[in-house]
Amino acid sequence: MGASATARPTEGRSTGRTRASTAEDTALKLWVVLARSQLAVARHAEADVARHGLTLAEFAILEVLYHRGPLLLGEVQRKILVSSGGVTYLVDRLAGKGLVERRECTHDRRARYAALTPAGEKLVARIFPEHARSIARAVSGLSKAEQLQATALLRKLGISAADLPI
Amino acid sequence: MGASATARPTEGRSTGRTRASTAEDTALKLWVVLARSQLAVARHAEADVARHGLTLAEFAILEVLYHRGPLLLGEVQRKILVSSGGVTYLVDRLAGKGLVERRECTHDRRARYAALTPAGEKLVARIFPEHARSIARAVSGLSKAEQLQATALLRKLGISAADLPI
DNA sequence: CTTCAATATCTCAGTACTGTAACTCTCAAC
DNA sequence: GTTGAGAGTTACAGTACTGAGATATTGAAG
Repeated sequence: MGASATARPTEGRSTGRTRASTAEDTALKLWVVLARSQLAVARHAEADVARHGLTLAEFAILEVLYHRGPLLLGEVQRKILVSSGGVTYLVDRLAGKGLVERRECTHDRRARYAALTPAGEKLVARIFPEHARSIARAVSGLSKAEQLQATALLRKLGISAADLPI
Repeated sequence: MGASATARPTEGRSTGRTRASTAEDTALKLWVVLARSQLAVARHAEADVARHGLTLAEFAILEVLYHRGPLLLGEVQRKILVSSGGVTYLVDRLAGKGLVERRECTHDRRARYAALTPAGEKLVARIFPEHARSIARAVSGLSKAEQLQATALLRKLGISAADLPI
């Protein structure tokens, strides 16, 4: 989480009343508001799925299986961005709730599918629309045009940051 | 985490080749890219502070104390957005490393300050510039103008989402 | 066939927190 | 002075993961 507004290095010419901010200043401010806004929206999303006894990661698995159909566990992992151990843990929990089941992969016996059970399918069909409305409310401080603009910028940012080696 | 692109409800007139997306579609896409881009940048920030044996939350405390001076624990909590228990835990850890110390508040004996020790001050002075460069690199996929634009949008989003009751 | 690097999943100890409840202290009202 | 609501901090149990290593399987090369 976030650096707050930073101390200004006193370098540079004081050419005018305001000083141009450095590349680092600009970047840090972006990072702070990115983290804060993500957290603020996440709290709404979490509260919504928590009403059904789910975490955001669990819901993300249900949702991706609902919209894409059965997926290999490794594919699920890449879609929802958790660790390999995390997928095992989450699918175990969802299986324990009767919402997801593992299926064998006939072509590769190392691999296994995760798939929604009928109960899981029914649950997602019921709660997904509510969840979508809840998210829409959480981001309603931005107009639709602003949301589209923010989406374009964040998509570009996310792709480039993910591509940079750590 | 993130909903993927959603199944389209087949309602509405098919007036043209492309259909206008619903408010929920737009919101969900924003939420997905917000979560993903935050995670992607956070991985860089985490890796940077991990080189010094710190978590992001620990670093955030060091940084805020460095730039604002001693702060009441409750103020720290509000700045870095963790739970009250989290502040106690984090300050305990930083105190164990000799970077932060608690000080009594003479005016209110319920409250206590957190303040950097000389060692903590020295550490932040050393690693903060590196950290800033590391963040600048992580967000360098966006031009400076785009970063400023994204910052303005996310600030607005964060404030409105935080103000909405959960 | 054998070997072996690569891939897919699982196991499990460890971590960084959160949330609830308890404790201490303050301050305003009576 | 006493009472009580409430603020500030802490203790502790619980949670949702991560990361490293173990296990199983594949497929390509020799």
